[in-house]
Amino acid sequence: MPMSAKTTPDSSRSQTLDRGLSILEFIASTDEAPSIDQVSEHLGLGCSVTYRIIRTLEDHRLVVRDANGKLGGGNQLLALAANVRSDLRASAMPALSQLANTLEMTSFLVVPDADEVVTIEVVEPSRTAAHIAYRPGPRHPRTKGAPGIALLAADPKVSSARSAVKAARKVGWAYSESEVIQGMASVAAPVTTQPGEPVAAIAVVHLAANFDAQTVAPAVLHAARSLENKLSSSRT
Amino acid sequence: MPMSAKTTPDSSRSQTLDRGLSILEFIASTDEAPSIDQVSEHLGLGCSVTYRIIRTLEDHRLVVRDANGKLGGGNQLLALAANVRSDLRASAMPALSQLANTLEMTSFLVVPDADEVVTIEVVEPSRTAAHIAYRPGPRHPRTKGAPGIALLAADPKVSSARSAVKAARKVGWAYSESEVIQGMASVAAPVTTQPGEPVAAIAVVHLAANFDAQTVAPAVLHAARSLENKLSSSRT
DNA sequence: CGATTTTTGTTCTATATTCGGATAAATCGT
DNA sequence: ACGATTTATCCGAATATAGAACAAAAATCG
Repeated sequence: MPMSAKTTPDSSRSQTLDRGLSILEFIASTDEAPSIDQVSEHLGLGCSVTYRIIRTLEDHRLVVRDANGKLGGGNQLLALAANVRSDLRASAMPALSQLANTLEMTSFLVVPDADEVVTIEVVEPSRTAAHIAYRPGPRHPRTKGAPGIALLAADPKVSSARSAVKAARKVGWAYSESEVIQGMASVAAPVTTQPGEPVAAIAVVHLAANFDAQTVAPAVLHAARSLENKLSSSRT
Repeated sequence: MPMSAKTTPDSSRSQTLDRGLSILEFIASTDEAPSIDQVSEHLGLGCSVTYRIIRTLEDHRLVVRDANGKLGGGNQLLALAANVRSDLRASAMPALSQLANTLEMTSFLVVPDADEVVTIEVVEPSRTAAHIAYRPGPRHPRTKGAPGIALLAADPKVSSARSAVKAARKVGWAYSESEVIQGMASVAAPVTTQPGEPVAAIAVVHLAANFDAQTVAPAVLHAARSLENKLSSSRT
């Protein structure tokens, strides 16, 4: 019988848990609240399995069902996320706040994760009418966006031929435009406590139209230095 | 030693997923990064099970292991939490920011969840030297803390005899002191779009010592009204 | 420095848990 | 009211899992 490549029977991983987490990720990442049927279809699972998994997720308050039976992420997800990198995030808050309010731009903290970069903290300026809705969570390839470039440039193990990386090595900060979000420009600076091992990058984003990288770079660099100092002084 | 009920043989729930989520919650909520052995001991599971589950959690980047093999919450947890109640949280941001900076106190948004209340958004004042580190996620019984009281008071289905609830019904806001955190006082106001069905509460916290509830209450009420207006106008 | 204990990780098989299709109930649209 | 669509449950077969025994690595100690 034609056996299509279904699930990988890897006994070192848990099939049920893997499916459960995939369902959770699907539900949490979908803007339109999906129905149970849509979930089982999307993951290619029998509806029996899907029901059992979703009931379990509901028990843990990781998934909730609205009045129409549609599924969405549950409040418990916030509790799970609360302590993630909380030390680093808390340390970065003052620098990010000051940066955001000085430049009147959204500022954020990015860390390397596997071969990607992840935004783990965002601060929007207090008194700006319009700003981009942005939250911690998003991932990008390291080669996309100023924060990724900044992290690449600060890592001597990487020998990127990309001109943006070389440029960032020279000046200490990175610039990108329309790489992650169309029409947006970004400047980022790496945060390194031990030479050659960047732990994070601090960045700002703004509409590319009225954005002068040369002007904002010093402030971003200052914020990065400020965080570095705090991190080294809190070392035991 | 397992003294209480062991596993619940409920075929409508998934045992493996339940255990996996319990492990995830344990790891994410523990400040001291636990070892795999500590996890299996805490949950009373065989180490084989624990290993398989943790490997699967690692695959999904929900758990990471540091240099010493100790476990912590992974960055993907932030992605899962990013969209939780994002509409409501985004709508509340301006009111919370203004409130925080006007009163120079940490302000936060709380929603009912089952028989508890959960904090889903926090804004700290921009330029205050010291503030309480506070993040979305924590739960409390509805009867504890000003936000819970405010939500109880706004719900006509509840007929609480508690004096604090009666008082809150009269004035439209609730006060509590040292109920959730010793030495801290809080004022909260309910946010209701349809009469009798509070969707959230807006609150501020501050050291109980120099905190005058009568003074801050108007600002909190104003923020709650502001959010109500925004919510009703964005109704389709 | 080598022996011993502790911690970390893997292999194996009986069996309980899970899977998936068939079935029933509920809801909706016309 | 009736059929169509969606939501939810049941049950036997089979498979993924649990748990203990086993192996490796690392830390501890004499």
